[in-house]
Amino acid sequence: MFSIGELSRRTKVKVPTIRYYETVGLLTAPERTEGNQRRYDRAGLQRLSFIRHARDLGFSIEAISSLIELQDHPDRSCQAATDIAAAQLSDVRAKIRRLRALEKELLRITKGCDGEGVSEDCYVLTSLADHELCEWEH
Amino acid sequence: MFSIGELSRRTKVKVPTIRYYETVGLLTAPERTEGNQRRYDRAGLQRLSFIRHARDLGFSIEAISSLIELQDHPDRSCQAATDIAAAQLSDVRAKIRRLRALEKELLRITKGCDGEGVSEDCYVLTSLADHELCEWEH
DNA sequence: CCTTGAACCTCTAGTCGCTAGAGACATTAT
DNA sequence: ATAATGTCTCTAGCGACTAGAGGTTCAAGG
Ligand SMILES: [Zn+2]
Ligand SMILES: [Zn+2]
Ligand SMILES: [Zn+2]
Ligand SMILES: [Zn+2]
Repeated sequence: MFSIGELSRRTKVKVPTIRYYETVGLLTAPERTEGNQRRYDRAGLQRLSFIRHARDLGFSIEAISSLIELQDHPDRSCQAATDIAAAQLSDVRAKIRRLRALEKELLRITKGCDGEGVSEDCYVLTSLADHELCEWEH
Repeated sequence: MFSIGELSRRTKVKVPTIRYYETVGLLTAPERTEGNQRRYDRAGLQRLSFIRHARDLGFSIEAISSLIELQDHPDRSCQAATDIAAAQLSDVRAKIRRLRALEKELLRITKGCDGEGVSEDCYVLTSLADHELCEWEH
């Protein structure tokens, strides 16, 4: 049986975050001591590790809820799980595409001024003021 | 003189967002009609376009505040502006690096299961439960 | 056994950048 | 003059936490 602090140390999830996961229903409420403190077992540890891992991979709380629900029913089809993962992948890819476009524009912008001049002539500021200078729509 | 709705149409910034920018000090409060409605001039339009453009490029409100401050003082050194842009660029790059790592793991995970099986044997769920299967730290 | 100090409890509010809604007032077009 | 649309302020909500206040419990040392 682990206290919340020990669980936190083992999973690297902060204590308030663990409590937060409980309030939003990601973690089921664990046993309590006489003095009302949470005590977790190995299952709780595993579940939190799962959550942590999924969060690290960018899954939303809602997605993780569904995944856990599925995990609790080993006989169900896993279609939903693969769907969620595929959606997450395409989400990540969309973000990458957007960020790469931003990177390009920002590179052009930062290259345009060495910071030695005066605000009035600054290419950074002019570029921001005038989207026409941009090579891409964003 | 534009009403807030017309400004919104021209800049593609939603009306409540314009008001929000005013409350947080990004936009200076414009003139009002007798009936207390906002009326913007060309300068207001330009300023909002600048903000919109910078937001599209991912700059934070705080960063944009500094940029605008600089823009209002054409004689100052633009060092701060280039610093902010450079910071934004490296921020974007860091995000891209992270997302690419995620993309790799997610690709591996999604490839591991076609969704035809049962939750118990699902590679998606097992991978999430066990970070050891991952190729990279995240 | 008792005291100390760390860890724990709940609750509220703040973060960021908006977005949505309620209920009232202003403007514009017919 | 009336109706439709636009605008006003204010409050609350989103996601996923994070921070702090003020109080209680636990575990270890004396
Ligand atoms: Zn410059
Ligand atoms: Zn642009
Ligand atoms: Zn599967
Ligand atoms: Zn992993």
